[in-house]
This record gives sequence, C-alpha cells and structure tokens, in this order.
Amino acid sequence: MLVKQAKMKPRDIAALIADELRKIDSVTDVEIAGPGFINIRLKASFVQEQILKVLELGTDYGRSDYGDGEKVNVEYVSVNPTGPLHVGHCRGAVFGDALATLLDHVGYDVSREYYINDAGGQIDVLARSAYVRYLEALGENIGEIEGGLYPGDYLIPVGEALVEKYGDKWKDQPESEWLNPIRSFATDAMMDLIREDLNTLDIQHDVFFSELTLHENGGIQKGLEQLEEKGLIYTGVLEAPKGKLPDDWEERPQTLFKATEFGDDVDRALKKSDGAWTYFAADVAYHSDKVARGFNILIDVWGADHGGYVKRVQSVVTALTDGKAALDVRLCQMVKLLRDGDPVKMSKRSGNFITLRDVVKEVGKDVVRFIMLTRKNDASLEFDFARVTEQSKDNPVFYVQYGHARVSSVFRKAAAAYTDMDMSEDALKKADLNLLNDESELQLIKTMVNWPRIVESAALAHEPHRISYYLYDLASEFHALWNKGNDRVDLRFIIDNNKEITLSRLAMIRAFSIIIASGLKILGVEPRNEM
RNA sequence: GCGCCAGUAGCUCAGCUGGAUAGAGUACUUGACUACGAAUCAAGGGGUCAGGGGUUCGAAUCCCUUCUGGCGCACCA
Repeated sequence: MLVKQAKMKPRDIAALIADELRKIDSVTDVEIAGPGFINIRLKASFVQEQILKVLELGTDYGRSDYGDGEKVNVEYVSVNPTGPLHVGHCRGAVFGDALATLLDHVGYDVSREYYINDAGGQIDVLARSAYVRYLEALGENIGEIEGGLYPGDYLIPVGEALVEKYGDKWKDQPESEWLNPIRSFATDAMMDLIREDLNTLDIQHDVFFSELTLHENGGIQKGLEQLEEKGLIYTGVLEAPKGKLPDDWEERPQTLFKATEFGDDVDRALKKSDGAWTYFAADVAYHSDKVARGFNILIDVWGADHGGYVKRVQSVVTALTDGKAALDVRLCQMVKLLRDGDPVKMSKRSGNFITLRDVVKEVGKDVVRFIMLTRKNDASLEFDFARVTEQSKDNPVFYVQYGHARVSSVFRKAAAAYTDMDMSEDALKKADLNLLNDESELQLIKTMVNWPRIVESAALAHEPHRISYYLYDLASEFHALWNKGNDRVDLRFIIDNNKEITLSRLAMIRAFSIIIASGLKILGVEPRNEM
C-alpha cells in the first residue's frame, strides 16, 4: 500500500518499520519474509495478560465505542399484518435483531423498527376476511371461505372478539360502514399476533411505525414536498419495459420521482392510476421521517424478492439528504426447509404452511437464531430439522454450547478435587498466567484475543454471521486442547497436587467461556452450563 | 431485453475493506476413552476459486466480457 506513496521497494519499507517495532517492549522478534511481510513475535506474557483483561471486563470484553453514540436505524421484519409470521420470516427477523445488537455492542445508538404496511389493498382483504369470521361468530353458516380472502383459522378468534366488542352491529350493514373499523381492529389483532410470534424469538422492536398514519396525517405530502423543492418531481410518461409487456399496460402521464439522477434504472411512480399514493410514495415519507429523526445510518432488512426495490429507496435517501445519509439494504435469501434431507413441501393453501411459532416450538429459540446466522445473508440457507437438533459437531449450535458446558463441568470437578481452593472471580484474576505457556494454550489465547477485532469488523460490514463462524472456530480450538489432555495428562486443566497451575488454567477457560457467552449474547442465544 | 445477487473440494459453505502453501464441516480411509463429559480429538486423500482477458510487486477478492443458476422488472405490498 505504501509502495507507491513512498516510492520504495516493499522490503525496504518493511525494514524501516521492523526497526521501529523492535523498540517496543512486548516485541521479542521481528523478521521480514517474502515480498515484504513483517512477522512479529510477541512476548508470551503479553498474550497471557490478555486473559486478565477478559476476566476484568467480563462480557463487556469486545465492546467498544467505535460508533461513538451515532444513531443507527435498523428496520426489519416489517411483514404485512395479515396473518402470523411464517418460517420464511425467521431469517430476516433474526438477522436484523442480531445486527442491531452487534451495532449496539460497538457503541452505536440503535433503534429497532418495524414498518407496519397497514394501508394497502391487502389490509382490506384482511378486513373482509375478518368480517366473514365475524358473521361466523354470530352463528351464520359461512361455508367455504371465498377465494381471494385469507382462509386461515387464526382469524376465527378475531371474529369472536369483534362480536364481543360490537355485537351484531355490522351484521347487515354495507361494507362502507364496517370496513374501516373492522380493518383497524383486525390490524391491531394481527400486530398483537406478530409481536407474540417475535417474542418467541426474543425479538422486541423499539418502534412500530404505521404506514397508515403517513396517509392520514399528511406525512406523504410532507415527504414529497422536500423532493419537490429540489425539483425532483415531475409529470412524465414512462417507456414500456422491454421484453414481455404487462397485460394491462397503458402509456400515460404520471407523477414521477427522478430516481435516475441517483443511479436508479428508471424514474419511479408516486401515484397510482386511481389517484392514490403508491407504496413507494409512502416509503419516501417513511425514510424522510427516519432522517428527520436524526438517523444518518439507515439499514433495511428485506427478503431477496424485494431486490428490485433497493435502488429507488437508496435514491430517495440520497436525494433527501444530499448524500449525507446512507441506506444499506441487506437482502436475506430463502431458507430451504428440509427434514432428513428431504424438502418440506409448503403450499400457500390454508393450513399447509409452517409458521415461525411451529419452528421455534419444535427446535427451540436458540437453535433457530444460531442457524439463521450460519450463512451470510445473501446466500441461501438450508435448515434441516433433523440436523439442527442433532447433538454433534455437525450442528454448530451444539458444538459451541458444548464448549461452554464443558467449562462449567471443569469448574464443578475442580471444586470437588480441591475443596479448599478459592475459585472466585477475584482469585482467578490473581492466578499466575505465566504458567500458561504450552503452544496449544497460547494458540487458544491468541484466538480469544482476536475477539474485539471480530466484533468490530462484523459490525462494520453489517455481517453478524462472522460472529457465528468465530465462535465455532474458538470452540474448536478449545475442544482440541481438551483432547490433548487425553494423551498428555500434564495438559489437563485440573492437575493434582498443583494448585497454582490449576488455578491458571481455570482462569484461562473462564475467559474462554466469557467470550463464548458474550458472542452468543450478540446472537441472542443463551449459553448453557449443561447439555 | 435490462438490473441485482450468486458460481470456491463429491456435497453444504467460510475466506476479515488486494497478501505468504485457498480453509472448515460433511462424506470416505485410519487411529485415540483405567476421562477434567469420546456429544470430542488427531492424521490422510480430495481444488484450472465457472471460462477468458485486464489492472500490479501480488487477485478467490478490483475492472471488462462470456457461460450457468436465483430474484426482480409501470400503477400491487
């Protein structure tokens, strides 16, 4: 990197840097290798002392003030409130939540948001579906649920609740009378349902933002005014898309946003043919509102099927803030559900889709959360019910948890072996860390010391899956060290008749379990002391 | 037709904002329990990083291009 700047050969630059490095106290040796790599050997004591740091900071080890309290808005889930969450929603939910925690961990001021799409035609469908269940609750025979309505059983209690609240008030009334109140009632009921679903995964949003309120209190006009002032709104005619034409395509003038000025492919419509605002118009207003609330770092988590929508919203954010705020959209790919390697078939027809709650109930919150974070967000992910509950190294959740549990086990054994030994946190901090000088011990400690760097880079890249991979690697080194104790008795953690070294090793594995716990905490998974 | 994302071991995937001999798991082969939990560990084979150009001291990583797969493509949400 410096070669061009300094106009020197890489090896010469390396030599200069090496000279300086040699002066540092904890450095024992510096050598230059290959085309200009600098290998630095640190004193063992430098590595060993990091354990003390971990013990002192506990699960705060790895926290930083990197974000400097800057406000970050993470919007995730944001599912239409027309029914319970299904399994496909798990990934975005877990991803967004872990990312939010991760950013908080490095010092950002994070707000977790859910955008409620409670203004569109689908909500009218919900209202009509609920009305049918309302009639049913009043004793009418509704027969088969009409096609186009939501047939799910979850609306039955909503119908009953409507009767409880309104009696037969809406029974023979025209839709224009009951649509609004029932829509509002049903939406609230669905949001309650969704919140309960999210609670099973330990997900709680700070803000639930209703799209409807933007329509009702002039929020949309307000958002669009800002674009208007910048001269970014005009009336024009869009060219028909190339390739196959939509059946009902008509060329007509419409209100457009100049998205192309900000890198989008075409300008985007703000009004529908019936004069109503588009979904996009509301999204302009919503993102404008986020910016107005002081967020300059915006993150939206969407399903991959919304990929085509990314550029236009980014265009809006850039336009509204003159490029001062940035929107990162993280797209989550599909989750392929398997059972013993066979795909689980799901159809949209009633009763045949797996809900989020079903999955959590079957395999547990911790498993769902961890597995959802074992792939980067834009790669598809396989979720095999058989595999994720398996108790083997094939299952990363188990493997990491097992490492943590083994530490607890050692402490239980140690307490039995040395009934008179003080193994309190204070005592561990006083352990002689210089005794930890076996190569494999130092290796484990070095990996532990990487933790703060991992957290920071994962946060910076908005990639929580890096935490999962790190935890797996760390656990792996721990298991390896453990097994060395089988061959070499002197490497075991508990050594008979040697309190000093036992205490040192207890300190080391305590630090290990602290880091595991701290990583799991970011992912929203509980560490376990027994399996 | 256009745009976005992907293509790395037989399979599922990592690879940290360009660095040293590309790594795990799985599967296959072979070893390790009078134990601090073998629910684990150790060793081995397995690669034209989709193909082709380019940028430079140096590319799985950046640029161009071709091929293949997924998603999307006025007004729906």
